[in-house]
Amino acid sequence: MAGATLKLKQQRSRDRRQQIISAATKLFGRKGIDRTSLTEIASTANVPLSSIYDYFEDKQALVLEVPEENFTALYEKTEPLLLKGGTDPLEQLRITYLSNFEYISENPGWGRVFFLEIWPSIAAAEPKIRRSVDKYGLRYVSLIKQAIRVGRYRKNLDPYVAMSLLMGGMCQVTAVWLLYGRKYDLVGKGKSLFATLNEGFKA
Amino acid sequence: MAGATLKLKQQRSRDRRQQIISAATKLFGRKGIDRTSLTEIASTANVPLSSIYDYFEDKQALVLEVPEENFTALYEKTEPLLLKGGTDPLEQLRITYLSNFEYISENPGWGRVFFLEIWPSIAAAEPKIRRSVDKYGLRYVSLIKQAIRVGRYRKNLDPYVAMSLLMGGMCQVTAVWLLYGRKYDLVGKGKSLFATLNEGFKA
Amino acid sequence: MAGATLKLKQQRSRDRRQQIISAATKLFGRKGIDRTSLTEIASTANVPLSSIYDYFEDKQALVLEVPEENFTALYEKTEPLLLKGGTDPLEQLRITYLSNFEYISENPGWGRVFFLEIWPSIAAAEPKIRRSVDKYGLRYVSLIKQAIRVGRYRKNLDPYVAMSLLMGGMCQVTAVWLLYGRKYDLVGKGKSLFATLNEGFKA
Amino acid sequence: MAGATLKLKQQRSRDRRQQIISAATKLFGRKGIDRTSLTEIASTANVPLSSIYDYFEDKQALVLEVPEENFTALYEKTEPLLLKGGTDPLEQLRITYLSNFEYISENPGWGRVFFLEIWPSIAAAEPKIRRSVDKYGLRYVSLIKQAIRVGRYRKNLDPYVAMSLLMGGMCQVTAVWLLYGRKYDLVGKGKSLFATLNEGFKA
DNA sequence: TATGAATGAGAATTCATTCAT
DNA sequence: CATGAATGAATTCTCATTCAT
Repeated sequence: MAGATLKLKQQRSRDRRQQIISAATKLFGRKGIDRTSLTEIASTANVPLSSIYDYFEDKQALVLEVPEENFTALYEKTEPLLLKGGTDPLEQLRITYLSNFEYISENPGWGRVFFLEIWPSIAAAEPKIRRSVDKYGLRYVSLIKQAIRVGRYRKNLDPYVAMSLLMGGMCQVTAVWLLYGRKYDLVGKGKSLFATLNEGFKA
Repeated sequence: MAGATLKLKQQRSRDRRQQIISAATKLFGRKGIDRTSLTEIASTANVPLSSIYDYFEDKQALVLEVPEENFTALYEKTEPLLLKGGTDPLEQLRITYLSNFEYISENPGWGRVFFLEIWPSIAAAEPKIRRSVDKYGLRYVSLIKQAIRVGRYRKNLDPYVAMSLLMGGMCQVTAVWLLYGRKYDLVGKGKSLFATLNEGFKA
Repeated sequence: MAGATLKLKQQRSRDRRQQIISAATKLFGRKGIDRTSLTEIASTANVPLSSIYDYFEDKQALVLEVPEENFTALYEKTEPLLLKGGTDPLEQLRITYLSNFEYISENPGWGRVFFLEIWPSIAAAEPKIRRSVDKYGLRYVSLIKQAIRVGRYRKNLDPYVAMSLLMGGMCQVTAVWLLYGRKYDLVGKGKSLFATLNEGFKA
Repeated sequence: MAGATLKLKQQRSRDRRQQIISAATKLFGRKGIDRTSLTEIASTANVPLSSIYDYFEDKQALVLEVPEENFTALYEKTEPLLLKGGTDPLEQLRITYLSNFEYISENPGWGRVFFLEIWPSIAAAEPKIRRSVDKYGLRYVSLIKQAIRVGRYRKNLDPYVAMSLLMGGMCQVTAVWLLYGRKYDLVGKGKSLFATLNEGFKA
């Protein structure tokens, strides 16, 4: 009995927390972190302003929570695709890359937050965010190294340069896509990018 | 007499304007646009706060002036190099790209403002900025098209995708360079990027 | 059975109440009443925040409880000493005065609350506190009157002025002692004060 | 011309500053420092809230300014009396002491701030305040020492204890006077205190 | 009686912008 | 043109208190 009530309460808590993060993601993406006030987030999330402080220490803590949440979701989206995709490192790289474009397509708010706010901003200097980002980048580096080792990519390819091109291309194309009002197929652009880079990387 | 006084005044005016833009560039780069107050800019520029309004409509107008100024300086840096560099489109592309890295190396403040503040921010949607950026991007597109036409780059290369990779790579590498404290040679990284991409673009 | 349970509960109640008052005394002394939140008191007392409201009407009520508690303890400390001390009014005055200094020495938290927080604050105007303080002051007045009556203190001594000097001196010396980090022997200072005043009061 | 305007402006500035300090003194005395909000001070001083920040760094700075201001006024009141009062240290002590009671009589707000808020509070630990207070206390100590040297006060009198009794008595009596609604003559009480102590201190 | 969660009413502080001179 | 002074509107954060269970 008590257990059921507790669960219910916990559920409600999680929901509110989620609502706040969603609202923050949306608004940060739309107007930038510094231009988004907690008042706005609260009213978008349909939660009293002061309740935000029940879930997050302060604004900064909320900001840091946003990428964490979304990275988790992105991983959850990518993982099953990778399992089905076989062991070819090029294929794995392709899947990882394109599933990222797909995630952004489906969550343009997050794309904006990440590529226009978090990643290039001072916030990225924050250890918590840096860890997520680095971990994310390392996936690419590791797949590229594999591809080099098995002779699919040329020996003299610098894996960090290669990763920078993948990430930078994605960032650039996403930013333009967002700025121009998402009028075209982002995943298609992603495929083009991958094809071009893949070509340049090959042995 | 009056004419001389007028000129003197105009000179002083230009100087102050310049001082304000410099101060803004420096501070925006250091702490972000939103976290920099006009009061701070004024005191850094050694100009009374309210005088800023003699030169700029409002804060936003000043923000938009910063990239304009620096793009002009970048062009002035690149132009003479291009004239000396012959007519080979690949060479011209290379010169343009690397001179950009050099400019950032020498003006990290500006790099920070542009790549971490202006470009990723909503400001990039501002027509004034968009025009500068687009104009800049078109230089690349046009050189890439030339290279395709003369058979140096492969026929099926999408010039916009190619440009996105050049710009995106630069953005990415610069951002990391700035975030990690500018510990290594940025121009060298630029050379690596260019070499890798150039390889992938070739016929 | 039920009776035993009830008693147990009542015991627990009293304990919690006590814990809350202790925590409040400590924190009020350390940071001041207004700067101490009920949340802090609750967590220091290891009691849920809202349980405080089971024992006290509101924060003000809790504040008023603190001196009450400590006055009781002070009386309990002084009483037996007085019984042993004989009937000489000067001796009784001396014992009462010094046992107060001793109590403060041993409970600097309470000293701080009372002499730096409650007494000087508007709270002293609160009837509840006033009553304790006045009752306390009256002890002195009555002993001083006795001393005058039996010819130990001079006839023209105003007992209220005398009491003010005793209390004021204690307040002053205690405040300085607390502010300067309790670096010296407070009871010793109390003895000096008493000696000086006693001298001045004598017939 | 410009000079006249400047003076006018400076005058206005000083007036506003003064208004703010007056309002603060009054309110701090009436409700305590922590319970007085800047909003209230602003509206009492008839000044927009944000203008307070044109004159004081923050609330704390304003708090610290209050005793400074009033000590200056107290000195200005006492000084001429001392000059007229001759060189007898006992007489000087008497004048200093009583002029303080007079100042409080005339500025009960300040009395409250000082004796119920600043002096016994944590604020007194603030170096800025401590300096004023110590400087003030040292006047007494120095006069007492003189009196001992010239044989008016007994050799074995501890000047610090004596000073504590003077200050403590004043604090006590003032506090009670304030708490009981200033119904009687404070300066008269001061005279009683002084007479009693003086008697006790004599050789 | 006990309590986790929620919240309304402020609090201090900042800052772009205006205006009188 | 220049500028010191002024200010309204917002922002983040705190906290005593309530309430459903």
